[in-house]
Amino acid sequence: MTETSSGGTALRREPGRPLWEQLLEDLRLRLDADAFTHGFPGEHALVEEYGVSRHTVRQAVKVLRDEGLVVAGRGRPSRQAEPVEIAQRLGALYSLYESVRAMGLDQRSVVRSLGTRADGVVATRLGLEESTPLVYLERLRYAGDEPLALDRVWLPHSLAAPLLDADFTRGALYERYAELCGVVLTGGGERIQPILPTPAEHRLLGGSSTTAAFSIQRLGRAKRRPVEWRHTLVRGDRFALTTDFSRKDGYHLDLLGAPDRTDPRR
Amino acid sequence: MTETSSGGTALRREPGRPLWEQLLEDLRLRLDADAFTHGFPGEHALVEEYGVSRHTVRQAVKVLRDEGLVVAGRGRPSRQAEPVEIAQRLGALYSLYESVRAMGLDQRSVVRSLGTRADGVVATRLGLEESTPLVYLERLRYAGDEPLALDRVWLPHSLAAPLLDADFTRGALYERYAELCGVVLTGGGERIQPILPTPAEHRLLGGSSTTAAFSIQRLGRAKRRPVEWRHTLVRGDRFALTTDFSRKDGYHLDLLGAPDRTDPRR
DNA sequence: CAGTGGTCTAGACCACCGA
DNA sequence: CGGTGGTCTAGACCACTGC
Repeated sequence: MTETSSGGTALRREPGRPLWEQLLEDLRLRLDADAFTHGFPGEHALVEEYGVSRHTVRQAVKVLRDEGLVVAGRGRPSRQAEPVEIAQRLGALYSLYESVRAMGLDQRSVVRSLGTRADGVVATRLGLEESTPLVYLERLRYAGDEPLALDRVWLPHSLAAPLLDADFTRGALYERYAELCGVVLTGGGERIQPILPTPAEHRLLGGSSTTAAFSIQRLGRAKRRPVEWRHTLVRGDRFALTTDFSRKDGYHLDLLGAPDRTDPRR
Repeated sequence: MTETSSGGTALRREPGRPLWEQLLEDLRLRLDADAFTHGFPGEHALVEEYGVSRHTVRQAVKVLRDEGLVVAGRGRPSRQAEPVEIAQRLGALYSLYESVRAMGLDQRSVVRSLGTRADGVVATRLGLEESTPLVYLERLRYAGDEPLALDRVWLPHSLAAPLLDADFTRGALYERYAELCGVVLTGGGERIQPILPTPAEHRLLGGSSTTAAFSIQRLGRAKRRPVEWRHTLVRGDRFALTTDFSRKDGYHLDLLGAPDRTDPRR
């Protein structure tokens, strides 16, 4: 058993370490290696391939499905999910985009800067040499006629050079990053802090000089490799992170309807 | 089968509707009716009581555990979770408390105000008449020797009067609210915005006059009824909301180790 | 020690989907 | 139709907890 062709590593039955965990780990490795471009194996196939019971297979695959890496449904064979959706659908930036869209407002950007530069600090955050050239994109995002956010993105020049001629007045950096450069986000993280924008930033964003802002710093990864550093400033007087304890979907960055600072929903 | 004493409704085997879903529904009814105050039944007990397989039982119970309504662990019998924990375990305030605890710092508060007052705006948010008397508690929370947060709470006087003599220098408003008043939070919501504290608030919290803060507004409910309005200011230079896209547990309010403003984790 | 939940097996039938 | 995932059974052994 456990001896098959396709590429699954043999599972050693150690006590203390669940079998399904080893199976999960192995599947992750194969996903990272793009071994399933022609379709993710079915559950019965995995049962045979690894020589474990179906229950064990389902326990491992469930984790991947919960993470959105694999999609499956009754009747249809399992497929590997498009990685784009994963990273794009997460984080405060996406919920910002979504909440504005939900209000029916037009979203566009004014490109304030697009070019190549070196930045030692950002390069280090991306795990690159300090002198590594980076593509820098600075946009002021609007919803309707109002400025919403100041968005600054640094990308490795070696990957993102084709973006230097692209048009960014209408959203979706990630789409172009994928189309033109073949870079697809699969992970990363965010950090949000409250800050007081500089006078220059205040002039761009609008609002009074004592209006604070969300500072959202985001590191994007493609296959564990950092491919994006982003620093976005969002007006604090028109947006809020909200959550309802009875649901479990965490915080959303929502556009505030009326100019009040009152009630958590429901 | 399926005929037992304790109170479980018989499960009808309809096709199309999963058995575990019916079981879950029945368990929820019994939870709502406080039928498990002397301990939640073990899995094997449920197998016998409902006449289904253990797998089916686990599938139903898993949902309750994910929701935090039931706690279980290897070796120990299952217990119904204290409802307090549910609401307390959620939201930025709890993750603030947890992250400070994780750093091994002592958490205490200085009570700046505790008394009865009327506040039309807050009363309205609590769904009360404007003139309704409220218990007002204002505390400055410390971690170690550093001020962390300024915490202001309004509670309906009709419920919270016994708290007027309580000692709040050491955390856990909710514990006392439950002990002394029989009020246990079961739901609610939060809203987080970045703000610039007033000079008076700055003096309390410390930090420079241009340091922004998280403004956390929280409405707490017990059985749908609003029982708490809270407004907390958290220093923005020492805390951040962070998340990792590869996990799904949403944002956490974390104490920043070093005074840097750099990388989203991993 | 006995009882708990965690893991795992080897089956089975079904609802659903695409060809 | 055949193959998929969804559900369910009736067992089993183990690790851990508390007495």
